[in-house]
Amino acid sequence: MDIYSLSDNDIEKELGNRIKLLRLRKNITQKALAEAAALSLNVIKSLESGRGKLSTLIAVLRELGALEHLDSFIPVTSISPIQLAKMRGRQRERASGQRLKDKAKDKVEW
Amino acid sequence: MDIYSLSDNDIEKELGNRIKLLRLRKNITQKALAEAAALSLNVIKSLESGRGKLSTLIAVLRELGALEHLDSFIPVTSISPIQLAKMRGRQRERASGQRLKDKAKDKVEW
DNA sequence: ATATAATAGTCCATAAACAAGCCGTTATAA
DNA sequence: TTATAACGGCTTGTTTATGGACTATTATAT
Repeated sequence: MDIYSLSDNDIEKELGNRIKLLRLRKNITQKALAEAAALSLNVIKSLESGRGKLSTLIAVLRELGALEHLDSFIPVTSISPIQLAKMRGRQRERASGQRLKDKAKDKVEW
Repeated sequence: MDIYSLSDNDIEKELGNRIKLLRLRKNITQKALAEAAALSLNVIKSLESGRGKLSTLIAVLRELGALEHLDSFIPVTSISPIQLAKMRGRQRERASGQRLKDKAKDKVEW
């Protein structure tokens, strides 16, 4: 199963389902979870159906004791040797665009 | 480093930073990423500063080719034997609360 | 060194998430 | 089997994210 074959919507739903499973595994009610995370019951319902803010997800994962999963979520990947060569050793702070300066000027002048 | 020692806010910022690093590693501009993900430039800026919706995160990760990490996120772990014993073999659909029925009635009657 | 594109920061209007509450259904403890 | 608490779905008003635009700063290609 390739995750890229799923729609954004399907991924959101699956995410919500897994959070719900996590909660049920701990036998915690939505109401109790909401209170523990200082959120409304509505937000818990929404999150388990796949909608919500990042801050909500984090607060809920903390209460469910599942924050460690966030680490594998967006890992700090190492830089490939090829990339290292392209950048002259230092970390890039901006992406490089294309310089049209002279090309554009030439076009205009002609 | 324990992730639980970080505040929700710090975690959001770290998440945004990692997304930015992911983008720069691919040498993609915020503008190009926004267009590819069918989002506004504003949203990319916000996401990289740690704010935003879940749907935004998913759309961006897709464009950055980082969706696979979601698979390891909140894995569907197997149920522990203890839990299996508590629930009589089947998957719990609701968390169990406390039944106050008779207790409460007694209290009222006295 | 210089020009310019990438980015952070701000604004405004609109859309969506949020908080609080209510109702109908149903899993489940008794 | 039955009573009840958990839950999904809805409504209303508030808060926050989003889209689009503009400005100032600065990394970086030339």
